[in-house]
Amino acid sequence: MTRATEIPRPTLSRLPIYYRWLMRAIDEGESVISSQQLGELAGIPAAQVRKDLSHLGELGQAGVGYDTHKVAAVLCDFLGLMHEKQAIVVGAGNLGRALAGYPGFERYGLKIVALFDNDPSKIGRKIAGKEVFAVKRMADVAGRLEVRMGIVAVPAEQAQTVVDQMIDAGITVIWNFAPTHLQVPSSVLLENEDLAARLATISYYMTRSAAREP
Amino acid sequence: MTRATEIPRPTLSRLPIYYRWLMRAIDEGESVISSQQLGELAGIPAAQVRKDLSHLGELGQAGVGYDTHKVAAVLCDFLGLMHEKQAIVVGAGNLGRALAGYPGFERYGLKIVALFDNDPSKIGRKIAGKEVFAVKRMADVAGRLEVRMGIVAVPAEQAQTVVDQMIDAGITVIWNFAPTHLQVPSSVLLENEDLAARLATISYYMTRSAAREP
DNA sequence: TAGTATTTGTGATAAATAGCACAAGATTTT
DNA sequence: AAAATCTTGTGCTATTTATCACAAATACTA
Repeated sequence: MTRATEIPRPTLSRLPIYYRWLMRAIDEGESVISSQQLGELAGIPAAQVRKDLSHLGELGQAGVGYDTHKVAAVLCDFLGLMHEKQAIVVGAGNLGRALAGYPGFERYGLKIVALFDNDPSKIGRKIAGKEVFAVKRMADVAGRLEVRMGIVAVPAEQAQTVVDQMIDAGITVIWNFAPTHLQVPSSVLLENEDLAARLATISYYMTRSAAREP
Repeated sequence: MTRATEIPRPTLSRLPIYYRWLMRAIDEGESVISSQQLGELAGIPAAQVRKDLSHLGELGQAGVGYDTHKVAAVLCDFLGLMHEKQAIVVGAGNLGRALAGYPGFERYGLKIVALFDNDPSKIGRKIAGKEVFAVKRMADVAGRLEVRMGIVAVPAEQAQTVVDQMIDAGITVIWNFAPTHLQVPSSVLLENEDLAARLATISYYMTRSAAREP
């Protein structure tokens, strides 16, 4: 009995990349792919690819490679991509709009069902086909639609308030784009996407490489 | 002589977070902060805070804490945040617009000077105060403005082409939001921001936690 | 002043992650 | 059918990162 021990975080973050390249390989009619090939496409060493995939079971065949359809199906199942996941976006500014219209999400089973904002000029309008509601209606709307996921796209100052409201509305998974640290109960999954912080690290490298070149 | 060995990646990614909270502490008139306090704000263990900051020198004072202004200044310098960094955004869709108007960037010294797109209906318009040019004018415009950084906000299929053009235009730092693996010469710094992949890992946790709850 | 409470910086240890290298399975070639 | 070539899965090792725990420095208290 292979006790399915917790999968390493870095492995988990690479799985979607494998999945994407497998889908492309399938589109091109490939039925088999080696860890070497997949690794080259994804920019990841072959040994790493094999070790990552080995967490999902013995998917490959020595001397042959991996069956693209089989591995894609396992990944799809493992990552839960076929389940439709409803989400709301709070904050209908530029970022909120971009997220609401991001085409990559639907392919991964994420459906943004509504946006929320406090700006009266935005309420009632539609963005990417989704209606914008007043923030105070969050519990009502999100509760009725049984939304589990909330995307925070408001300024840092308002983020904690919004998150508290999300939790009241029954949301258990929060994807935070506001550049701040949020307090949530341990039962809530919080993932932070901090673009400004990311930029700052890039700035570090830019400064260094500028120093190297004349 | 303390040979400044390469700073660990994870440490580097936490520094901007410290910086942000230090700025807030300064705004509130705090002149000293302990690793304990800073850690609580940032959601990072105090020992980690101390070890991270120790890479920048002996900034604190035992029994006292860290001088907020001093550490903020060191971080600002170390991360190169005071240098103005010019950047272009290629792709004037929702994401490109969101990035062009993202308020967090200017505070970190990033100035988006122009956008590029192939859609004639977008060319010549202004987005967040910045003009949209035809993609073929990239080398011309970016070269003249001495832009070093390019932000890729086009669909995956077009990303490699765009990146090649960026490199021709003299760009050496590329921040890629397209969900694909890009080929660049080793002299170019490439940072990937893969929202769809991020979503897929969140999907994994959503599926798992759904199974736990009735 | 002596004692207590804080707090840093870091050596040492632990944990997590990556990379190597090879036995064993599969296919192709001669 | 034997040899050569691929390719996987994984035990082992190396590297990276996080955590612990404590000496040394400072501040506060009585």
